[in-house]
Amino acid sequence: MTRVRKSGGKRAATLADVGQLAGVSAMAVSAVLNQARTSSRISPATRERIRRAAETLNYRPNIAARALATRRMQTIGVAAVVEGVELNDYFLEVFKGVLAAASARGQNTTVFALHNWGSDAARLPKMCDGRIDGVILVAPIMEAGAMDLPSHTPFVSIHANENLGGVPNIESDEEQGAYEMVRHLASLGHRRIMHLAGPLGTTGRDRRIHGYKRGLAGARVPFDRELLVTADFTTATARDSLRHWLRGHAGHLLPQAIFAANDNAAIGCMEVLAELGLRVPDDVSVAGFDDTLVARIAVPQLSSVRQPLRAIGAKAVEMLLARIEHPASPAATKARARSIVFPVDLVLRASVAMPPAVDRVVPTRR
Amino acid sequence: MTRVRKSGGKRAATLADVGQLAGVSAMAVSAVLNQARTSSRISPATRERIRRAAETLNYRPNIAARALATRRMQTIGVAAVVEGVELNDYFLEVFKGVLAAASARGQNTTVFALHNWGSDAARLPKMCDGRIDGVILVAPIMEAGAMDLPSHTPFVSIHANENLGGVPNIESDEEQGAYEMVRHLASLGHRRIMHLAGPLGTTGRDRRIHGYKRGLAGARVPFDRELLVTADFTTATARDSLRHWLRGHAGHLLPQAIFAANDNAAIGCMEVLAELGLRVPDDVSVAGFDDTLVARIAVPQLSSVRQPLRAIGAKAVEMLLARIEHPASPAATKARARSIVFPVDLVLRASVAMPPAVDRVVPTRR
DNA sequence: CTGAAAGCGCTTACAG
DNA sequence: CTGAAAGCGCTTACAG
Repeated sequence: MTRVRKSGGKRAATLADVGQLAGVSAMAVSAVLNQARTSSRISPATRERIRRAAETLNYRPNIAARALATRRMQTIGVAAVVEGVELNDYFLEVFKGVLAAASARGQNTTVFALHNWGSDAARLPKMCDGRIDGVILVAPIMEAGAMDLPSHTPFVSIHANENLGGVPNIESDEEQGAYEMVRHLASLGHRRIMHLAGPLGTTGRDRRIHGYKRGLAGARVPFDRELLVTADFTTATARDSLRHWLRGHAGHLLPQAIFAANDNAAIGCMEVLAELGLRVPDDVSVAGFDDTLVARIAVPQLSSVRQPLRAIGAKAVEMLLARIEHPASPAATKARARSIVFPVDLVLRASVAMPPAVDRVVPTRR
Repeated sequence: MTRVRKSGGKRAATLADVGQLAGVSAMAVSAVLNQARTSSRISPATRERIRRAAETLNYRPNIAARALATRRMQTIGVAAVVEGVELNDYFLEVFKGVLAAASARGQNTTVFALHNWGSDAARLPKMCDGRIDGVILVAPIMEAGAMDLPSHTPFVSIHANENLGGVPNIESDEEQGAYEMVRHLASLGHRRIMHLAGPLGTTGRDRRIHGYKRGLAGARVPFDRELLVTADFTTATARDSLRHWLRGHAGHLLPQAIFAANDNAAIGCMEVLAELGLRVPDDVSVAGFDDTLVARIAVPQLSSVRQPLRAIGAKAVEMLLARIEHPASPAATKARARSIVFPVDLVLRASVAMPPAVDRVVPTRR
């Protein structure tokens, strides 16, 4: 029943239009254009005629219609907090990995921008309404029980703050990264190594602290409580925290090195040191974490711990597609929800050097 | 004809399911849940019953089905080149503006990542297949005739390199920005102001050069050909171009200030100056363009020309939605395709100061 | 092996 | 004013 399109419509051509022009059914067009198994029964000549008709009419399949029939949108969602000015490069790197992998698999990517995980996570179920086939959670900070993710939508998380039941997580070996950076600093002769730690209640903080302590122990440097300072992952807070610490330690020995929770925090440290006329790395070495763009832009360039963010993003797509294409029972799903841990690398740049020959003292300033 | 769902399916509830539970037709459910005008005829009690049934079944409308019926996906596409490491912050800022505005209007945003405009622009028509209602082109570099954008899909461009027939463009007053920065430098006493210009064949380059020249003229500083150097919008090329220039001008007078095509290029300049032991701004002032994140991270912080990138992204969404919601004839569309120009601001930071009292000479180095 | 028919889940125009 | 029916454009199971 090849219906004729309503008049006046500048609307896109449909399968039926193509079929009409080629003198075959819409089904035959679908089979040929999708290279379905069934297309083999159609003669080469007819196939060519169909192709030409599609070309002539500039036919594009209507994805919404296809999605309704196949229950697949060929689209994955990425949920992330993109507002915080400072998370830019972390997110963008992961996102590029996602985009590249999704595109290679013919999948579209739509972004769900959250303001913060606490309140906006409740919006996630709304997004699982058939416009995406699965969702990647980027650095979610939420409790496993805080919300129930719709069971008909597959999820994968990256750097999740805690284990979300049934959601496989992809992360990197932050503990080892912190360990190696501290060992490196110690190998250069540093003994007073400050760690400007991430915010309380995050695994990112805990693991880096773990690695920091293990690194100190490995180098036979006693752990000094005074040198473990809590900040967070932003430049502003790092600046404040370090300023506050220095004010409270005027006249005391200055740390020889500062290992910050991430690159943004390290930048904050460099700014504070510059204010005091202290030079990096001559007076104090500074190291960061993540090896984001800012590490290369900083002057001097920042030593950091590289996480393979693009590869992590790409891996998330692979795992998500596997779950979309081979849905399993809830039990099996849970069993498969293993985490994947990527290795990290030390990236050494100019911000780290040997400690000064003469011990420095925290300058006194109003 | 309220059909009973196939057994075993853990699939999402449909309108029919909700209707069945509430004892009404699917249509009634649709009317109530969408707050259609027709819902007014349904009694408050029934409405409440429907709402409760939807809640119980955790009903979510299937967007693909709705899209098929309404011909609207409630989704806009953003096409951009995100691969170039250096364009990060420009894109991300625009993108944030798009996300926020789209979200506020209940629209989803999907990203089409292109490798480069030259070859990948051909993929654009494929994307206009019913999964998006319109497309925002971010910084497209292509010729108006190079490809015909599908006429049934509305487009809006941001910082388009040339006028794309029928596509309204949103940009900022780059010429004025360059002018003001040069006037500012001149007001501090700078006379030898180098401009490290963007790549040939881009309007971004031409406009900044225009503003640069107008600024010089306004300050009665004669234009010196030697001080107009072609680079591009990346740190690496800026570095190479400036190095090359300095090598060719050993022993000559050093520029007192360098106004770079953008922030990334300015960073490259600062790196080269640092290599030679020259200090910013004591020996040479440096200014950028865009006021991206790197401007605030640079040491010293970079003076720059701020473009309201978020506002530009948001405006693009507004204009696109207007076109989606009120489609016009091709002729009217073309007439409406006016460009919008946002004003820019000078952002003054530590990288610019008065020129040194004594003229500097380009150091000689192997 | 083939093609007409049913169905995906929604909305809207239209007959009662 | 109301509700049953048609239709959006595609795919797939199924009767010939």
